Amino acid sequence: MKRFILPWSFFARPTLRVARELLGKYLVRRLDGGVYSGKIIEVEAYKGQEDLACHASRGRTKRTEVLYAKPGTIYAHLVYGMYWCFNVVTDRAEYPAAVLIRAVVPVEGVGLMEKNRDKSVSRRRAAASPPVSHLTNGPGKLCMAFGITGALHGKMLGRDTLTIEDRAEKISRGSISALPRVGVEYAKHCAKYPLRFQLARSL
DNA sequence: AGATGGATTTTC
DNA sequence: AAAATCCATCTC
Repeated sequence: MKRFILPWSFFARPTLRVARELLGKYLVRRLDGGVYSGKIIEVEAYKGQEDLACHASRGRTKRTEVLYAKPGTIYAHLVYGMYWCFNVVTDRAEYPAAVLIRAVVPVEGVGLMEKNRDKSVSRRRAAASPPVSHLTNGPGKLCMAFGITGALHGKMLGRDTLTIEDRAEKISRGSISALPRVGVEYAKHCAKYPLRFQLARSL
């Protein structure tokens, strides 16, 4: 199969375009000698200080500094005190924008993902492992499964840690749905923008 | 439906 | 210093 790692320049383009084109690409994680991969099926775009749902809407702070970094930089943040969310910085340096990876379909390393999920905070008292279809179908879940934490925050995507690959799968325009983003009701009018993109019939 | 749990940000 | 908020997930 033909595959190549997305170059830095892929992310150095308008955020909405990057978001849409990330659908159908493969998130590839290398950790402790293991390889994990998954097909990206849902993303959200966060764009600029005027986007009230973007962390940078409150200005440039210690936490949001990374959003102003070079495209292709990893922005990892904690939500609800428990879960990591993985974003890739887009557009150009000094302009705060990123794409949040919300869901992938597990491909390689499923056994490792299950192990990582069982170790995670919220599963300490769990009775059973979730089915494969629920392993990485949320932003916090995929970070648990892929072992993505704040340790990657601020680093560039890289071959030996975390990359996104193009495996030459054709995604037709008609298979992409645009929906409002999740959990951003506080963002007033911005909450209605259809900045969440997902591959139809893949959830 | 209710509990979780910590960093960031805002308010006093 | 304290309170409010938050791009979610889990069990029941």
